[in-house]
Amino acid sequence: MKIGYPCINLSLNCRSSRTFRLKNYSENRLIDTIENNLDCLEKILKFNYENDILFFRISSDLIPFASHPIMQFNWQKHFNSGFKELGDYIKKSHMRITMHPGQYTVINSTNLTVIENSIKELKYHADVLNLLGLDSSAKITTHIGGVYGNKQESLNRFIERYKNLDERIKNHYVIENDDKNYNLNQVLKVSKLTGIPIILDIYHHFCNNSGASIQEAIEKVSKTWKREDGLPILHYSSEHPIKGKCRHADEIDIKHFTDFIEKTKKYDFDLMLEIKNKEKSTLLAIKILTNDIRFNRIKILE
DNA sequence: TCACGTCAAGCAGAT
DNA sequence: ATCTGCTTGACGTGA
Repeated sequence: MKIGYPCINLSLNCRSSRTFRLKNYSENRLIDTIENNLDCLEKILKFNYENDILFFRISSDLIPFASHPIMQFNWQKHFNSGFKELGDYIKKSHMRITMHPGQYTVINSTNLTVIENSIKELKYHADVLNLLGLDSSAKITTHIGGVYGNKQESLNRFIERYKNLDERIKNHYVIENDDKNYNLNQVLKVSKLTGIPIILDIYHHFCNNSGASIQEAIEKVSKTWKREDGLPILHYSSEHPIKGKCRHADEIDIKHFTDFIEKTKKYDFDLMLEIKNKEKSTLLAIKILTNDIRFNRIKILE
């Protein structure tokens, strides 16, 4: 099991997603920002490795406006060697990488422009993973998308659009159950018809439950991962103690987490902690796992 | 130096 | 109709 966190490291005073506004666009600023972002990404990866964190989600803002019409600059070529160095470090350290395009990536949209933009965005994410030289265990995850008043038709639209994506996107593509629209059963149905592996979001499953227990859910999603996809990935959070109603917690709830680990000790998977304080909770989770003999099945380091 | 308005984009649900 | 949340605050302007 590898444990990780998304996008931002709060212990380092750098961001791999520096703000970049459209009206301030210039090629110089773009190059400057990407240099900053890649530099920070390197710092984060080194921090992670030194702290036994071998799972990380790279920010979609790494290359600003990558899928926007304003982007004419060949960043892939310009930063090719930088990406290769980072990729070599990732592979040498046996780290696992994922990416998660934002809420604007909706391939089952009824609007042609939205679909085109979504495909461009997926291509950009695949570019990043390919420039890093990562194999198909590095994943790009989205949700199914909108409902548009007819869930079955919207599911069918997702499936048709998926089939037409480039292989280089499909190699990395996975989908995830969400907290409102598409629950576990519905993503499993899509997986059956397309072969897409499923990321089980434990917390979304709690909010938008299709009836399965955690164990049943893990067994079902695990079958959707083939050897070349790597270990199944789960996303984990607990409920915010005050805000409640499907809001992610600010910090790890130790009791909830140890209960979860206890309940799932039969299974092996990689775990992404979607908790607001990022690496701080991740470090604590790793400490809990390594210090507690009940959990000695876990091998943090390969 | 600091307060404050604003930032590419979609969708659903609450107010 | 407008606001909020999503994975998430930081930049630019003007006082």
